[in-house]
Amino acid sequence: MADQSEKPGISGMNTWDFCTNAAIRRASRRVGQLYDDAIAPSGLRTTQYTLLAQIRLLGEPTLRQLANALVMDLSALGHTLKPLERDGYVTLVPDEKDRRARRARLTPKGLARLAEATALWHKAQSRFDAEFGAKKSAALRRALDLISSDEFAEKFTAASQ
Amino acid sequence: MADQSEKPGISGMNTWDFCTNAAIRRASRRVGQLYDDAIAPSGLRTTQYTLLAQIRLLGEPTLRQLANALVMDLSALGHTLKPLERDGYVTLVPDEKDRRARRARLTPKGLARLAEATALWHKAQSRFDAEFGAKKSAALRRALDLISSDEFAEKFTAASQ
DNA sequence: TTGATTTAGTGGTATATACCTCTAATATGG
DNA sequence: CCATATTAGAGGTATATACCACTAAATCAA
Repeated sequence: MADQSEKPGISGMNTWDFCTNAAIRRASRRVGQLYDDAIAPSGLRTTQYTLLAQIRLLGEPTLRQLANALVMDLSALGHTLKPLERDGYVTLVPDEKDRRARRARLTPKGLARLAEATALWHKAQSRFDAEFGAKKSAALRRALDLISSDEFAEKFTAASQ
Repeated sequence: MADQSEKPGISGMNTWDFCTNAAIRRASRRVGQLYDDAIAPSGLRTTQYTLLAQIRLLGEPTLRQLANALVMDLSALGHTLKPLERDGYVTLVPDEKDRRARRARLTPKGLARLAEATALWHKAQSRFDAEFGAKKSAALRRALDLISSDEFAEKFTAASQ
């Protein structure tokens, strides 16, 4: 017996559900797992995939630029890049003008991996849009982008005085 | 000089902006930092605060129930609980019926911390709602909860066959 | 009852991510 | 030009989180 019908989940109001931060983190874990499963065959995780895609989008960004685009702490980015360097997907090249700065460059191997993973990513994104609704999905991304913006953070912080 | 007007952020389409997973993670980092700053005086991080609040909501849940409610891997939960046990906010007590299971119980110290942090959290949440819009904020949480649900994951996974 | 299967948790390992401190290099104000 | 302040990263440490392999306990099936 045993009333193991208790499959909590989000439904039955068993979830601390008033905190936007908590809601985003929960969703982040869930969606991370779904997308990770989808692109696993490429040998990349979604975090790494996102990182490579962002580097390609920016060209050959400095670590600072990359960290800003990803809303990530600079030193966290440095640590996250380590496995990708080790595996030969990314190399860090010194900037011509500013000898402090280093730029992230995709290797041919990295580009190949990225292309491979992109096909898998696309399927995952399509499935997400199909389940959640393509319009709602786009609107959700816009809302999240607003929240992620520097302007939002500035206003939020200013209000705390 | 130097065209350091390049303050990437989310605005200028410098961001890889087509992936819902990536958007959620970016927002998670940003909002995590904003809320963490807000509740830092309590000595807790938002992840820990959420964990304590979730335990209180469920009463004295098994680790499995807690992991389900948080959409978190069971072993990840175990690791995350370690600092909270060490600091005396949570104790793990054996279940009466099922000798495999352990239940998370808040200590008086843990409850006190939680109360302290809740006041700070509330301010952060109010600020968020004020900036983003209370209605939009509630709608966002509902959307994220849907995405986090087991039903959504099942449908997503089923579609991958 | 007993053997096979499922379930709860633990511990190991690896990545993700933050903060703090420190160094080197650039920018800035006299 | 120099002294000061700012900025780019690196490295250390701690938490967050996932997956895997393993043990012990409970469930299920014959």
